[in-house]
Amino acid sequence: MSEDNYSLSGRVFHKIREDILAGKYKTDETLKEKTIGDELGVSRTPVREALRQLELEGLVTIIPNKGASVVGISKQDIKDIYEIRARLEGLCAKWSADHITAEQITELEENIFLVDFHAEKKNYTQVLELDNKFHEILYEACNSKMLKHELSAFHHYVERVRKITLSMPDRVEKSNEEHRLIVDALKKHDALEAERLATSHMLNTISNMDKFGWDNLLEN
Amino acid sequence: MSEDNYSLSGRVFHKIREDILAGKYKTDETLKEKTIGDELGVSRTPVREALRQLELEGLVTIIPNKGASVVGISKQDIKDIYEIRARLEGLCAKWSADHITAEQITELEENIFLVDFHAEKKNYTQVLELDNKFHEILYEACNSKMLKHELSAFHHYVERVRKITLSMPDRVEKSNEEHRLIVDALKKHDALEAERLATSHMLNTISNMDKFGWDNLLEN
DNA sequence: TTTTGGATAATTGTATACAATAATGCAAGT
DNA sequence: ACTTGCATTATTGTATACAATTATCCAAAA
Repeated sequence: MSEDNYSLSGRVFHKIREDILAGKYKTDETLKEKTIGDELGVSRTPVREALRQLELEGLVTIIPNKGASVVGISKQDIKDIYEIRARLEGLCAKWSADHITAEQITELEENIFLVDFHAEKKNYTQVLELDNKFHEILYEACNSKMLKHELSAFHHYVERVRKITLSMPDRVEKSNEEHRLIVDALKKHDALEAERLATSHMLNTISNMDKFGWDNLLEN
Repeated sequence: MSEDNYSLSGRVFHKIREDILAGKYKTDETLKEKTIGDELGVSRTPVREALRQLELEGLVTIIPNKGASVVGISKQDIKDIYEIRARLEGLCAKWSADHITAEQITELEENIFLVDFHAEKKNYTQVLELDNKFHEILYEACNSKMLKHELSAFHHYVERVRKITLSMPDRVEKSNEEHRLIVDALKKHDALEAERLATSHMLNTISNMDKFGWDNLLEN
């Protein structure tokens, strides 16, 4: 499912996922097909399809003949995801160093410039979007369909976490500085350095969360 | 979707995935809902659900109003997957070193013993099943829902590759020896050594494929 | 021969009907 | 008051109907 898929069933899928990640449904809350369908003005069919896709993403558990319920995401789960991403973003940067094009480097540099611009204005919605874009350029640059697929999924999964971290004191500036160092390494095609920096970039996000608190994110 | 989910829609999902991975459908071949449904003796509904799940797994592409087609897996894709797995299996072994229970270690040791037994008899079906089991015990032992989820998905994805590598000359024996070393490290709770060994275990699989040829696996 | 238009068929998208299963509530018995 | 059993309701599972979209084919024109 590409992100710019605006079919009805695609919209339902994204909407329910968004609602889950936004905390609209509590952990273990059952998701009734008819209820959600009525809410979104569609029949059960697209809702069912969406719920089954969400199960595959791990956001929902389905027990046959009983229905779907929301899988909770704990603080430990998020830490684990960032540890996983640390390794995979590292791999991505390593491969990107060998495959990145001049155009992509230009895009990354423009991205860094724009983040500076919007961070100053505390326009965090824009910053989040640019952060998305930065990483997606890298996912493309690594030249691996499989790695891109995995990282994109994770990236989406933790969007809510990223929204919060990026609004924490100084984090946008630090993050953008880390981005700049990664791009410098990529320009020099220094694969190992790029990998090291990208890995740190992820681990720093967790350090930042540890420092400034998880309180506004989770109940558990 | 747990593996022991025997609901009809679950069965359809697993069946289509199996057929794709077994090469029943060629790359870019379109998968028609009605055709598959008739073949499996079900209506389009469960087939549609399955196809949408398979899209999320990356095995299928769906273009709205046009339908689903099989995504090809190239040699490079497989190499990439093993590079990704190398890092994640390494992480898994690292975490397992701290969390593994005595029972799990016993299970792993029994597994190694049984692989020796069945390898001698060239009973490769059994060996593949035991290899599945070995890794799944580790996925459980690492104590991370997220990592387990990811690794299980990949593991399934390359089942066909593993089936082939395990039937190559001496590979079962070498693989089992690598398993033994990993378990030894886990028994000593030596996280770094376990990580190093698990990573190598994956990379060795690729070396093995490079040495003995990809010819009987792929067309591209 | 090649191309184009449009009718026809095939296929997907969604809603709904019905069947199977699970949850709920309530009355009867202890 | 507290179970237990059964009828009722709610919910999911699957099939089917119909609408919307796309693919195919063939005749007519260039």
